[in-house]
Amino acid sequence: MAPVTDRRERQREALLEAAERTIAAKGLDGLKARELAREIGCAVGAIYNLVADLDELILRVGSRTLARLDRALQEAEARPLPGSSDPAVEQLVAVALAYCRFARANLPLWRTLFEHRMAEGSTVPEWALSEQMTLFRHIALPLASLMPQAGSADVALFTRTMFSAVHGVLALGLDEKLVAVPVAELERQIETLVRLICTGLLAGEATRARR
Amino acid sequence: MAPVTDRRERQREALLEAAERTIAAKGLDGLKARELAREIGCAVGAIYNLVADLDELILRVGSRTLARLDRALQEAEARPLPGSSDPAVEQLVAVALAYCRFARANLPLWRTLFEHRMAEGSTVPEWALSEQMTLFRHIALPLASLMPQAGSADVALFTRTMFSAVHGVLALGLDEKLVAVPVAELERQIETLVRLICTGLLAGEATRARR
DNA sequence: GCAGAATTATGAACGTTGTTCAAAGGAGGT
DNA sequence: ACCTCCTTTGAACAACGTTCATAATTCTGC
Repeated sequence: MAPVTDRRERQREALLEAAERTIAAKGLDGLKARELAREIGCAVGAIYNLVADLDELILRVGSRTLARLDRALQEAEARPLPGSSDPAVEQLVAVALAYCRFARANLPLWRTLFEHRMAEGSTVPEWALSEQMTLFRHIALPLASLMPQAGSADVALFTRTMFSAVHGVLALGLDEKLVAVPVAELERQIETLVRLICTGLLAGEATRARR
Repeated sequence: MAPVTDRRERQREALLEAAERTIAAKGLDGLKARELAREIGCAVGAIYNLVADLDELILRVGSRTLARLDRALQEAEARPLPGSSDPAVEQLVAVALAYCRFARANLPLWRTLFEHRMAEGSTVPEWALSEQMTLFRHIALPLASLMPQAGSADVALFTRTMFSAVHGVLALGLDEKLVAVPVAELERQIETLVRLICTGLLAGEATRARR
């Protein structure tokens, strides 16, 4: 086979892993072209043969993070807590808490998913969007059972809303921007939030049904 | 009085306004020391007599933005929609929608409030924290009436949660990161979210009261 | 095997950053 | 007028992502 292409692929992999390690250790701002080159043993310029620019590299790291997140959520979904109420509610709570734990355990990598802004003009690649949709199914499926009379478009919209709400609580809670919140309390708040929304949904259904 | 100190103050003000204009027009990344200097008519170095570094400048701009946001929320709070349900619920909805509209009308300045990370090591100044607390009262007051049997610490915690949830929906919705959402739909989603949480709170109260 | 073509690696160089600093300038007091 | 102190200046610095002429390497056709 072509040993050069092979080598390139192996170097690209090494670059990806070096980038992932660096971000995990020092955050997105700690990612420098020269340091990456030193780490994988090549000249700075060579990086731009493996990758168009650092943005592409960051996007690829994000893709890996998203894949790991997907596995974490899948596990949570498969192992629903023996809850007292609707199993769909318990599943949503389990997924939300799994998201919370993943974010905390992978803080800089997780932040990179959202902090990173595309360079002016260029757009988010299509595969990144499809990865998002994959993630959302962990929420959309149980949610649909809590919104029996809603159309699939409404479920999709509210899936996004629900994710964003939980994400917001997590993102601001893990910042030091606002006053710090202990992690245990953060998980409790997220669980409370999810349960409240579910209660609201069920009550709303009941209300509408009663009419 | 000392005309030199006066002049300094006037220049500092000019710097602030130039920075605000620039961020509003070109985003936080468009803020450059050299351009600011040109705009207020001084040498680059002079900026560092008016301000410790660009971080301080950004923080000061943020303070102004926060003050305007406070006024916007105050207006919304004072003019509660003639709602069909609990007036506290209507007030929360009104504040959330006002927040939504402010964010949209001041997009880059609003983003700056959250995008900006403090330089490693330095901490958020105390006055910035107290400004946050001021904002939260718009949520905490109506919320307290929906959580009659909760302690003030619980109300404070959930105030933060509620703000973060709405903020999350807005922040992710105004990004192009996830698939774009039309603004009208975004407002509807936020209103739905707030109402659902309120319904959940009231239903929970009822549940607990019934026990 | 090997010469010529094509591709890839190299690191100095470029253009931008934020920030600093020696030198020049100007205000206030005696 | 002079000295002192503070301010202003813009060249200089360090660090950054990215590029590019040049050198090294690999591939290709014989």
